[in-house]
Amino acid sequence: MREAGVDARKRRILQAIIEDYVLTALPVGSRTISRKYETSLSSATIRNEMSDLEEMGYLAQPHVSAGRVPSHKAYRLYVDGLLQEAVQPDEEARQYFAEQIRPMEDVAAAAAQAIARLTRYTAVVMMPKQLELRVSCLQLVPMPRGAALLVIVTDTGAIRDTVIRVSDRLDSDALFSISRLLTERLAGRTLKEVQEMLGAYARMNGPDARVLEGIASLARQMEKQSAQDTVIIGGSHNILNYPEYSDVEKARAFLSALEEKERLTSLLSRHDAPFMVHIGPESAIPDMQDCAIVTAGYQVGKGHRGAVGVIGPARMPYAKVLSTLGAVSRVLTDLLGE
Amino acid sequence: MREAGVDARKRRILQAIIEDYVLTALPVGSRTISRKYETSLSSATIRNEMSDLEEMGYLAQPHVSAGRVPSHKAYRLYVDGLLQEAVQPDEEARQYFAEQIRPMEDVAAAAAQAIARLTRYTAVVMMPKQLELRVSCLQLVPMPRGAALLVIVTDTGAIRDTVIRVSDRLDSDALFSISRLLTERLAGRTLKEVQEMLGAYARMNGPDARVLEGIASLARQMEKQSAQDTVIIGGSHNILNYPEYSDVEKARAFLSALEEKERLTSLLSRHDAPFMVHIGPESAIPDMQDCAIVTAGYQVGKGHRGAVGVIGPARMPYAKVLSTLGAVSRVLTDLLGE
DNA sequence: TGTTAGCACTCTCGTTCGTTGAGTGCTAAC
DNA sequence: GTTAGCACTCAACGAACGAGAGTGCTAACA
Repeated sequence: MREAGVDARKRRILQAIIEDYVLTALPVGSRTISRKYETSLSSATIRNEMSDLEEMGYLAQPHVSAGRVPSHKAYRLYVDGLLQEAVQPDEEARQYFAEQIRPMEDVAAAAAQAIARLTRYTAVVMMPKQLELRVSCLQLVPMPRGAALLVIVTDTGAIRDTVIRVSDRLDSDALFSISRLLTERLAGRTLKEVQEMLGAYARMNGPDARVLEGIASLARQMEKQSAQDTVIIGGSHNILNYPEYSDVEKARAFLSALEEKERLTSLLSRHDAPFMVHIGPESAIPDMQDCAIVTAGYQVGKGHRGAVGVIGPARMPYAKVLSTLGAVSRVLTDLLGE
Repeated sequence: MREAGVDARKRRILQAIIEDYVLTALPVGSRTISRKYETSLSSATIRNEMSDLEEMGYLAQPHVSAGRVPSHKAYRLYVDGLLQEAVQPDEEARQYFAEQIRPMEDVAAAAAQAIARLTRYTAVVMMPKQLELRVSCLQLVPMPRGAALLVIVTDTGAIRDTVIRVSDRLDSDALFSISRLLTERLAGRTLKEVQEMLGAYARMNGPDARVLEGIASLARQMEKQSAQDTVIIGGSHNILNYPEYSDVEKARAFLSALEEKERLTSLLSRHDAPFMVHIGPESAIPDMQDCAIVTAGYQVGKGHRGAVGVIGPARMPYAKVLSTLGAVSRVLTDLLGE
């Protein structure tokens, strides 16, 4: 029993099977391959090869008189081949973003929408955590009826705001003075330090306790949000477009799994290559055992890596998806990288 | 042929059928009613009554040997009965909101989430348009690298911001002076007026044209957004919980219909009663012919009415849903009404 | 006159049982 | 090593059929 590896011809046949299956979602028979892809070989020859490929674990048969379906292992081989080549970024995708300055959250949400539209899959965008976020500016904007909008801007350009109550004796000049004072004292400090310092001030400073409390609370919230990778999801119900999920129960399980973002976050946080592809059980997410998760990394700030990706059935046009993601990740790196 | 109206007994039977059907989603037979609801009557009697009710258009039979299913007309009668009584706001729902001051958009989004969770239906929240929005304050907050955050606050407390580029010679004091100047000139003006005035300034004022342009653009965007009713949707895929949508095609059609918000907006904009219920074709939304849309109005500011609601199969526990919506609308009126 | 028991009738649903057709594996010839 | 031929397997489809749920109708009863 010689049992050689996957020679060039087997590889071609396997690729043909995958490509046909990606299009049709139907088991592929030997005749189909012999007529549409390898016209110089007879169906019997293809059958022999397919039999070998099945033994090696690249193909599976739903039942004995059906054609073959690629296994996760087959997709893995196929995708590894694709990743060797340079991924060509998709030009259409590049042009999807208006060239406007927007805060990071908006950009990420826009990217998720764009990816979902372009690929017709569920899109995920991971924004990396930013530890040691430092306050760059802090300002109170007057609002009607004894309220004020508190805005905190960090050195990375992240913005967060909240409405707080203030004494209605404070006019806009007074609010500005407070803002200036606070910015002087707090600029350059990390969010953690800000919280500590405010604790100290609060004891001395009676009347404006509400303001200080508001800042502390916003700083706390901001730190909490930025201290962990966050995931944005777009086009979640694109999954219904695929026959793999024509069973409502499966679709529901998938959508529920999407809502528990921790699993996705931890998967995307380990993103250390330009592209990553998790096929089937590799993602270790139950209810997504028949899915592939394809992601591309992007750069935000110095050394922080985010990721954009799609989730869909393992039967996926990987080349197309990789090129779309490549384009989007490049745009994101341009917009957020500086 | 006497053919009287719906007497009290028919009404009771109809109600029993509806309530049983709401629970089980299965056609209801005469024996079920006679045993579970009207134990003093035999199934034969019930049968006669059901036959009458069918003739009057309140019941339908999927096929001759199945039980009866309530028609839209039946739900209508039932709901009209409910609306006569005072709707008791659901206490659980009241406690769902943290008592935090938040901008209107956040409150609306939170309400949508809450409603979706509480009812397990798709939730909609309509925020009414606000014409003649007047600027109350306008402020530039310094950001790193020659950018600034422009914040516009209106008299109603709406907040919108955008990042703009500014000359990096402008420090925080300079930005504040500009802010004060702009606020002095623009406070009290409508968004439309602001746009016009800025057009005039822009011609005189060379270097800071970018700032003025940024304001004009934000004002334009803000006006556009606030000049139309906007709808927020929550829990869109709750629909998959219901056997009526166990067919993926139907579910997809429903979800697509949800994305076209114009129809929903125009439906919710005509909200002139505390509660409204659109059953089946009454909503005039194709792909929601078998749905009911239940809404409760809430008050925002002086005279502006918003609405919160749910969308789900016509087979719906209307009393429960109305009471939940009643509670949420009351909370919203408290938070936004002032 | 309203209510009820009895009964024949109808129609869905689930099961069984061939039939069909796609696709395979194996063998023998090229 | 390749290919034609052929027997074989099994899902999918449809027809036939019995079971069961629920009805409408009739006739008896209060």
